[in-house]
Amino acid sequence: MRDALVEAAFELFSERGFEQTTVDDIVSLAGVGRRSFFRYFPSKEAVVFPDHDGCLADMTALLEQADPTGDPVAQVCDAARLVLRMYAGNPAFSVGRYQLTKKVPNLRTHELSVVWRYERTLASHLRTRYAARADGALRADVIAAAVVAAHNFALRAWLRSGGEGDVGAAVDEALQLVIDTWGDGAAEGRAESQDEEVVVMVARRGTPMWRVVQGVEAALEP
Amino acid sequence: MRDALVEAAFELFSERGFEQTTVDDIVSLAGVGRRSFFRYFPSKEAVVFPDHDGCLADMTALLEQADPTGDPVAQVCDAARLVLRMYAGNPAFSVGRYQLTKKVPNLRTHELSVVWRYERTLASHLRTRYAARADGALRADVIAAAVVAAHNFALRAWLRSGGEGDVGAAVDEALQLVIDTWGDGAAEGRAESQDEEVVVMVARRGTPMWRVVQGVEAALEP
DNA sequence: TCGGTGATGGCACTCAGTACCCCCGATTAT
DNA sequence: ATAATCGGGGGTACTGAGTGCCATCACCGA
Repeated sequence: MRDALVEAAFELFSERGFEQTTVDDIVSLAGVGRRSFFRYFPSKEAVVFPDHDGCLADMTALLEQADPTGDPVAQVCDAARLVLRMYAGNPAFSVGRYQLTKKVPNLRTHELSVVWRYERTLASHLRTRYAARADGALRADVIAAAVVAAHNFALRAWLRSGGEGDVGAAVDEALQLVIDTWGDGAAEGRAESQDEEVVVMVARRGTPMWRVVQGVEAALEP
Repeated sequence: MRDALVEAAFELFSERGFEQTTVDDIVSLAGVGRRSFFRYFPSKEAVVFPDHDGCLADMTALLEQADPTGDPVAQVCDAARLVLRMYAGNPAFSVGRYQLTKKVPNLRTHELSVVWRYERTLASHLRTRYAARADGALRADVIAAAVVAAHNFALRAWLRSGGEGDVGAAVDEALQLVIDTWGDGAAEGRAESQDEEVVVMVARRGTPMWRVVQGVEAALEP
């Protein structure tokens, strides 16, 4: 029934546009009563994002059972990849929805509120994990925003391309920037353990990159 | 006339709530015709954010005349402080609006779209400034999101407190985290001696790993 | 067969937002 | 001075989203 409504809605939306389609049009095409539409979707916009409620629940569950000793940034990145998998699972549907949200302001706004819920979920997880830090809440909000931005950057590029190429790899690459910057692996905020302010790394030209990184890492985070 | 509508709206909103107030109530209290309300505000929600259009224009102007050689991260932080000044200029109004948006989902969503426009403006500026970088667009989006998140973190704390304390200092402190992480000043790491057999990489303790790697790469593989 | 329950359809209503037309006052051309 | 024009505001009627209420129907246990 939900599926029938979604299918009918997208058929009409792609044919004559979102605003030119009334709820009555949708329900008459789906063969159900108008009242039932609003039983399944709180608004006309919500029918465009039918699977995000479940995905948000999945994300919450994933973060709740996350390892309390692992890198929290990596964990929220994994949570973000959950959303990506949902998009990548239905490329045609995702691309069609992107075309729609791109030009209908109302849908763009609604998408923002959907994304906002994801972001708050990520931030909430980070806040508990960073509770010990003085600036924990701020870091949590900033990192959550960065993760969402990186995820959406790669996702949107893929959607713009019509669903071609490897989204997973693109998102991994984008998220890597955030992990490198904020994750446990990044050298930051550990100056108090040593009294030296400067680290000098000496390498012969031609040294393999991994060996250089190894040396720098060892020096920066003892 | 705009002001009269805004004043009447807030009087009714704070008295009986947003959803319990109709546009007819507002216009009859303001003593103007219903049609005129929609001449000044595109929707009932928009009357709650009457000054953001002008602020967005100010932000755009500020970024357009920004020094093309300055630190772009510092520039977008300055742009964000523009928004802060608007909030801090009317503490009572801002706090009242915060109380409203906190509990009315419709207003929260509308606020998201307002914030989104700011974020896209910042990102747009960063994109042009980072055009030379391979990951420029990604960095622009991530940094813009981080700036907005940091700004909103401090702003919301101040609004929650009822407008007590120094917002300016709180926002500066929050934005400093972003500047330290992404700004030019964070690029204290530099690699030298291109002609020698040996590369010396100097990094301040706390420098993000990716930035160190970037410097080393530039020196090792010219 | 009967009573209860949950899902659905139908009807009527409120209210946001819009299209269209009117009014009125000010400015300007004749 | 009078008429024409024009722009800001008012009024009316309409569409369509979203809601409350009740009738209906299928299903199910007793």
